[in-house]
Amino acid sequence: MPTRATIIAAADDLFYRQGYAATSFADIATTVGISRGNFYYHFKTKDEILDAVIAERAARTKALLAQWEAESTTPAACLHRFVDIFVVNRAKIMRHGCPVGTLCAELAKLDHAALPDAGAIFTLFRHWLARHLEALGCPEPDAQALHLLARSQGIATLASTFHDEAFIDREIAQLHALIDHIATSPEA
Amino acid sequence: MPTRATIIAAADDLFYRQGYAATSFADIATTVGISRGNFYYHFKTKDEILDAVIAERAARTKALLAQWEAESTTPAACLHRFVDIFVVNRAKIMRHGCPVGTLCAELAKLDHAALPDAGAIFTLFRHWLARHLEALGCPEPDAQALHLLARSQGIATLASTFHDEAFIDREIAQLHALIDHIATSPEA
DNA sequence: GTCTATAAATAGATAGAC
DNA sequence: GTCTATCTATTTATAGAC
Repeated sequence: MPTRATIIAAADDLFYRQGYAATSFADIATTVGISRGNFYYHFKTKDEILDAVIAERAARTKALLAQWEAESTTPAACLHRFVDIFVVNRAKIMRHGCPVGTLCAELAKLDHAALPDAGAIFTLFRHWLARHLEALGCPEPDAQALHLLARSQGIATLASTFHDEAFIDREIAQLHALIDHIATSPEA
Repeated sequence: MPTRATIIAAADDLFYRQGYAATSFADIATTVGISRGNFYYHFKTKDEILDAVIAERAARTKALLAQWEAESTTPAACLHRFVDIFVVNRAKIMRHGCPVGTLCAELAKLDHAALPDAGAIFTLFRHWLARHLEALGCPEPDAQALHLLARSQGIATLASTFHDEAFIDREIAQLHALIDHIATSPEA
């Protein structure tokens, strides 16, 4: 892997696990195994790395959503697949929260110029969810998409605070039931 | 106000608005209008201030919950009062998220020893909500309390990312409706 | 592209005068 | 209790050799 991509991958991981403010250039350089001097050849400022990390995450999200869609046979199956994030990434979410939600929360506090770009990753999920909700006949697909996103964020936040597996199981079951309900009687 | 209390108040506000990692001793000292040297007379480490801030927030939370309870005539009214946080603190939440949720999220990432103490503020809400849900005859008061907390956290996270007032209004209305539904048919 | 060396600024922390 | 002065480590950033 070229150095630039390695740096982005390391920064991506460290920003997720430690947060943006708490991660220094030295942290990243040490993780990658290069000198700080070399580091500055690739990225001049911390903001530049952040932009690259956000772009990388957005690209991965697009690919993931396309994959979910390709592997699902119905709109409802797509929505269930979204909820299954908590099954696949449970351990990470319990330790570090949602990568998108925690980054946006931090950037909002820092009044950081990159907040809209980070929020755009949420928007990818939002539009993807809304598209499948609309396919189900949901009368307010965008509002319902935001609702599902909010529910997921709430679960992630409490999961990383309390580490309560039973709570996560209950909430996931509720989200699956909600999706089933929408699929069955979408006009409700 | 004594200097110590002034420092705690300033740190409380800065931790909320900027985050813990992004706030330096110099930031706090400048805000209070004292020298860094004086600062260290009152607090030896950053962790000590954090502990004091968390203790202060916990005390304020207890007082707030007691006040809500004193001003409400029914358990349902108490629960509605909780949801009204979003009416009272809407502007702040849209800019900086929930003070409890964002602090816990950051401390979880930092693997910080104070995470349980910060989480205990969530627990104050949790037990308070569960008590009033139980009074309504809710069969799983603690699970329902966590559910309400999670819903609130999700709203706060998306609110600080998207700044979408209509979204907040919809979600608040849903929470009020949910509480009404529990109050009307608690066994459901 | 990568390194070492180094600079300048900031952060956390202490000592001692007043 | 508060200040100035000082110290050390870290962080961000640059210059120049290889």
